[in-house]
Amino acid sequence: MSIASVIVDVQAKSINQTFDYIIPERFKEILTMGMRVVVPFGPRKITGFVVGIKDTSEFDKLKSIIEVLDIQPVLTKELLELGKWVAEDTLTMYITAYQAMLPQVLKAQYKKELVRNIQEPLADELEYLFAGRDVISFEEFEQSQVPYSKLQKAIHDTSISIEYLVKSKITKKLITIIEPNKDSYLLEEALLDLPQNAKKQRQVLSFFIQFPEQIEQSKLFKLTNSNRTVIKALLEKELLKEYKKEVYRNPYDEEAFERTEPLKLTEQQELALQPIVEKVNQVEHDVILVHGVTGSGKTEIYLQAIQEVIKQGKEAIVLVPEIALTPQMVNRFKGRFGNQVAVMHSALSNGEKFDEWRKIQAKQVSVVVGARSAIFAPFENLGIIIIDEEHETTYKQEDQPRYHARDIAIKRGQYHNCPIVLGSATPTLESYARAQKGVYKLTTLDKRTNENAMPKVEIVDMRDELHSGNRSMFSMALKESMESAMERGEQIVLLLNRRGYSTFVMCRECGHVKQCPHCDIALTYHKQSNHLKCHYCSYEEPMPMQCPECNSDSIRYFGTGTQRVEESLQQLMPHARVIRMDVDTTRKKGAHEKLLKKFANKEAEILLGTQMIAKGLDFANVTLVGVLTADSMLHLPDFRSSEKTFQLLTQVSGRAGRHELPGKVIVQTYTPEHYSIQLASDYDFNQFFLREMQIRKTFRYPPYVYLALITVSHPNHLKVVQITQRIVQLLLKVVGDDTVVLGPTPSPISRMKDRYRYQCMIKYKNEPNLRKYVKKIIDQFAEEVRKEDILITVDMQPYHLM
DNA sequence: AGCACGCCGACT
DNA sequence: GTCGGCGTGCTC
Repeated sequence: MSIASVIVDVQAKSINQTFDYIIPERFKEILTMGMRVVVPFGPRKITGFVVGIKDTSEFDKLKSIIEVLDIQPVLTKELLELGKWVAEDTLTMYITAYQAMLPQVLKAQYKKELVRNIQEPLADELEYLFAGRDVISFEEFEQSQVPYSKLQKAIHDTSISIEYLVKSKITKKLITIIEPNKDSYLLEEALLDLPQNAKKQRQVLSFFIQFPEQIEQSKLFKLTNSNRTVIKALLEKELLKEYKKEVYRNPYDEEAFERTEPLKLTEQQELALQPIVEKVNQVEHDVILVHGVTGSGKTEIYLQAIQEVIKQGKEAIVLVPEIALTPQMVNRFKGRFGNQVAVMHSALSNGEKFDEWRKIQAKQVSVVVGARSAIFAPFENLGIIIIDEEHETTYKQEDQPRYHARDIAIKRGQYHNCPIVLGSATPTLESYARAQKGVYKLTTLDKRTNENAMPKVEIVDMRDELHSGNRSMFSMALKESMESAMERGEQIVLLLNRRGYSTFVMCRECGHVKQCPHCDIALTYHKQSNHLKCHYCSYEEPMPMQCPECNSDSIRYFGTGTQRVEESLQQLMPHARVIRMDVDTTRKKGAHEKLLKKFANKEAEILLGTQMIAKGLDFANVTLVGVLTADSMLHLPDFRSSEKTFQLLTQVSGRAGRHELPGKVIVQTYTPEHYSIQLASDYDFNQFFLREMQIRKTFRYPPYVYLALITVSHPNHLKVVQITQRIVQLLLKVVGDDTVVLGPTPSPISRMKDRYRYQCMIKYKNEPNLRKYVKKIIDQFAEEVRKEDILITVDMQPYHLM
């Protein structure tokens, strides 16, 4: 076993294969699959992952591995296999898939340096550039005016050589530990010798006489009210000594976690937990969909299922949508499982992410709670994977590799023979349909744990408001409800559904929204041409001057921002204190939590925000939820827009009346008759499911078909259309009869960064070789792609059709 | 992708 | 001759 197969760190299609290297004698013992190595690649040095070890190679001019970067493999056997599958399934390169599974800091950085080999004088310019140094960075040369040929010559006659370096990004956090350097009695003697004016030094010394143990420098500062200069003086006198110790960064260091005990489950919870525990005990893979209304206590079920898993010495992954990863959520897990829990999400620094990852790798934790990428946690003995808020679109990665965490979870569940739990109050149609077909197991929780009914939802028709002369964005009903809630000292959550503003066209008079006659999708307004277009089938019509339904001329396109709402809210209710939460006010690290804490402390009556306030918030004092524009998402050029609207309304309604006080929800809309608004107000998921499934069936959308999306972009409009057209034609030649290939169609964002974007959508039911076909066709364009700056991306399971 | 090499035209 | 600009082909 002397040859290693390596996937090298080069993102190019032609390099997407293994390269063989000789394993030098000194590495033979230590090198295993899944480790990172440094290898020579052409003239340079790069890193790569060892994916196989073997005796022979087809290739006869092998080079040797230069260095082994890991003591322990960073990718387990399972993850190596999984990465291969991800790459092939999503049509991305192996290296991209592997890198996506690991924390950023394990990705190497590369550097080029120029090294002077002789002491004899170089050419004048080079001599000047080196300025007496033996090594300079390559950038320095590039920034200088020295011609490349001068360097070439020097390299040729070996007076200068290029050194290729692989630099690790890993920085381990070090803390300083201080300890006494002498026995206590000697310190006491020294104390007497210290000058009287060295007050602080005496204080520190007395501290160590009393507690002759090592201590963290930062703690010492606090306890003795000293600082570095004081310690330095004592170090110089050799009374104390210091050393650096490597520690894990702990982002949750300061917070105390109150330990919690398992709660008594309701009958429904018990029934939901039972099949999960059964699968855990039987070591059997299955997918269990827990459909539970908001407040039905899903998290407690997760916690108790995990407890069972831990009892068996196994591990658990819990995925939570990014925005729900609030301290509130983390506390629930840490509170139950203490330091058994690692947390992974994007707000952590790269160093913190790495440390959390190391805890998992070192088997110091058995639970990881995290966002999408936590699905790749390097556990080797998984007992359960839980995906909370299963319907959330953030589980789909939108850049390469374009994977869906749910698919990865199922793949890992099959490998480990463990159950996958999908939890949601509003499951995706895909999952719910599978549950109905018996592919997934379904459990339903239709009661809240506190036995409270779901808050009553009142739909307000904003067209009526307009008629009665109210042009503001707050209906009379909402205004009154807000006032009375404030009088009672209760709090209010206001949701502004800002997604997709300004693109759809609606009549303010009758609420009519222009739809595509072929696609059941709202038409998108194009300002440049003053036309309405469908992004799915290329249908187009001029922007109407009058509403085709009611002939009124109040037809226009829509859009409002949070800031403007806040202003008019202040005008309407001058004494209300408002906290605004949107991308702008939560950009800074920790701002999100700070604002929520302020609201929890009742420093404001109203919390105004976008989508991010719809999830997981639990404030006892909130009794009113207002949705300002329920329809703004409804008319996005997206076949999932009704589903998303239903989900959002249901989620946000669940924020009211979670505790003793009864809740109320007011939904403002221009389309009160729309089924997703009607059914959300009745909390009728089943009816919604049936209605929406019917529509998906008629228009051939998931879950009745699968989708694949190929997007082509290039600065030249014509070029993009032509290439896309050719792709469509090539596809049509190979796919089956009941597969639909649509396009070329402009992408919903039809021009980005001066590049035109067109797409081809494939709708298919049974096309086992589709990936092969697509790959083959895309590869045919490889040369054009290289020469002409064309970009072709493929999403085998698109969520956003951008 | 990133690099070397080689060919070519333009300029001192 | 010297310099810089591409086009091509290779990387175990």
